[in-house]
Amino acid sequence: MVQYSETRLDASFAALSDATRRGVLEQLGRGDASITQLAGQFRMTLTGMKKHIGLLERAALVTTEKAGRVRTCRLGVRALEEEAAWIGRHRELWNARFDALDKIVEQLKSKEKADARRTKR
Amino acid sequence: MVQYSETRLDASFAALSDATRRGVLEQLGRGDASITQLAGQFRMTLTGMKKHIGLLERAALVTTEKAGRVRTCRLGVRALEEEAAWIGRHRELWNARFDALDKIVEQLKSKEKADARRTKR
DNA sequence: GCTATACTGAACCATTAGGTTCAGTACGTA
DNA sequence: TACGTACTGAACCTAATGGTTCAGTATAGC
Repeated sequence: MVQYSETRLDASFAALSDATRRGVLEQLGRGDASITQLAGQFRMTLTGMKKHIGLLERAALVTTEKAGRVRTCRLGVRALEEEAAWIGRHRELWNARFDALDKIVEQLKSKEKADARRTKR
Repeated sequence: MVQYSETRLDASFAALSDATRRGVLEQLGRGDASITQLAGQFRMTLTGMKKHIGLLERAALVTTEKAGRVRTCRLGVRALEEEAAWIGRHRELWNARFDALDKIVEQLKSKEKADARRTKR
């Protein structure tokens, strides 16, 4: 059975909970970028953007590399694998449960109709 | 095109970023539960659990209903649909990008080999 | 009606998030 | 070597988290 690292999931879902950071991920999906570029694009100070990048990095959703003065940010290689897995696993379980509930509701409904017919007579 | 509510995603990813709340969701997947039951199971005060439930409710991941003294919690009906959609959409985009990068790397590699052969002569 | 149960709300505490400013440090280039 | 660019780090601010305790309020059951 797959073992999910709780803290890793904590960090990455937290990272995804901010619109700016989701935007950054979207942007990095279109190509690597420096911190200055990202800061400019999201109208934010360098320092502010660096904090966001720090969180994304901690969650292993992006990696960075410094060449000269410039730190280049790119998507993490296994970005969103575990997160998708967690959500997928639970959706399956829950959908199964919702289906079961639907069936019960259906049964109740048809039973109701039957009862109604019986009382009419 | 589907319009994603930014704040809804904010709330639900934030809700998922805590191991206790993920546990609660898992538990509710197995059946409805009262706040007292959940608090007992996760070794927490009623008040503490109620806060978690509040966050999950705000994210529309669970719904609650009070009957008499007891508030019963159950999974939200469309739980995790949007979240899965967001992650899914981005994984597709990113995988496409990673594939493209792979190709480029491949091309560089074969070019390198060709160059090596050429210099040997 | 009394009592125990189940929740609710306010107040508090420590930590973190999401920003800022300001003062460096390090690197590229003229 | 001097200057501008790109980042880094510390310090600060406000708001939110993740908990707690304590003091209600409402309801089920004897």
